[in-house]
Amino acid sequence: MKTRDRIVATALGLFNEQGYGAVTTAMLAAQCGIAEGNLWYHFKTRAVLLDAIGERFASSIEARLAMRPGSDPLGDYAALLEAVMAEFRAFRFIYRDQRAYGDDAEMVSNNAPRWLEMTFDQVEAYLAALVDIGLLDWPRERLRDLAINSTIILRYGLEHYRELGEPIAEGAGAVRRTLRRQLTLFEHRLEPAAANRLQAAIEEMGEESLAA
Amino acid sequence: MKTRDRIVATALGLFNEQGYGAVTTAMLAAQCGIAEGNLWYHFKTRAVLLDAIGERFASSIEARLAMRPGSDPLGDYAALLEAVMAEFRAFRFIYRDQRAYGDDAEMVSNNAPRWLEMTFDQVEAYLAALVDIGLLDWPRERLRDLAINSTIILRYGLEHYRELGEPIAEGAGAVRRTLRRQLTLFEHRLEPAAANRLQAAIEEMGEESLAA
DNA sequence: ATCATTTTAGGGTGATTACCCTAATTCCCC
DNA sequence: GGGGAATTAGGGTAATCACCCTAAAATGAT
Repeated sequence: MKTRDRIVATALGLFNEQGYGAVTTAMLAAQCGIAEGNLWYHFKTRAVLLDAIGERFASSIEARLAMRPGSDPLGDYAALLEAVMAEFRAFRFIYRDQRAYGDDAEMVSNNAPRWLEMTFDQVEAYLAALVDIGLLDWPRERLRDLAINSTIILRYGLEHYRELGEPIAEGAGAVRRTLRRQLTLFEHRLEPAAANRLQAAIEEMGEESLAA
Repeated sequence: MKTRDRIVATALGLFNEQGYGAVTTAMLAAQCGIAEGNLWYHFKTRAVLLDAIGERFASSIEARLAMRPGSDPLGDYAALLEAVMAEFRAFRFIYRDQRAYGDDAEMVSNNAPRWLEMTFDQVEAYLAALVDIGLLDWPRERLRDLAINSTIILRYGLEHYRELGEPIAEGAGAVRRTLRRQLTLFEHRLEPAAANRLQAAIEEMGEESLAA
């Protein structure tokens, strides 16, 4: 892996774990195992590094937003959940620490509201597909609210569990708990076998893809 | 108002608006209209100031947790919503900026998980009261999940609207939007007149109590 | 081997910030 | 008026941090 990419990945990890404002450039260089001067060779300022992270984030979101429900709405919904949670987790400091980095990631702040709305659209489309094949019993005019509430639960699940004093480090299962929590919104209106299958899908999601 | 209390209230406001880490003692003194030395006269360190805020927070929570549903479950639920949101809003930096203040408010971190669990209990009890008098059609074994999901929506509503790019300043209506969002979880299972009454209650909540 | 790029080591700067210190002044209460 | 508490003004310290600078060394590609 090229040093520049390693810096970006390491910064992302540290910003997520420690909070953007708490990570010093000295700390970042040490974690990368490089001299601090080398960090400055690759990135002129912190803001430039943040831009690089923002670009990865944007790519991740755009790819995820391009997902569409296909011939297996249930499996597809599980796949969407997996992608959404992986992204929310991988880039959590971007949402959480917006005050700390202020205007330094303009591309992100300019697009975040739009991306969020599109996420509601996407989740709604997937839920609608479940309704259409009769696996979910939910009034069509209430799907938007369900999509929004689902997204909120997914978006804030990790923080919720942190506030509950539960471990959210990698491997601790916080992402799985979040996915299950989200399911409680409507599992009682899912066809029973479908509910079981979604639950099984959550259990089977790869540790690696979720950093659960 | 005594200067000490004024400092605490002003700090709370600034920490909420700007983020804990972004507020300098110079800024705080200026906003209070006092010399910085006077700030240090009243509080030896930032941590001591944070403790004072934490004590107010604890008092607010304990008082709110003491609320119980009475003879008007619907009106009581509205009152609970009002109290919960007022508190979540008034002390939002305490939840949000936990990483920034770290161990400096131990009393809060030691109790926050417990308070949150008790909040779930409380919301559940209020919802159960609605079920008991037939205003809410919800299976008893699913009330806990509804209480938790409701609390999550209330807890993160302001942040959600900020991420959506919607105004959350005082008077912008973000708290009302959060209350309404929460209602979408179960309003379709409320007796219609009850749903209308809850909605009306949200519209009538005092601007002052909600800093909506 | 040569050349360009990357990395190191080590010293540095300027800005920022929490908090200190001191003496004088003002305020408040009896 | 007296005494104690609160407030001011102004100067200061030490620590921290993003980023700079420079020359030498190391690496990678041809």
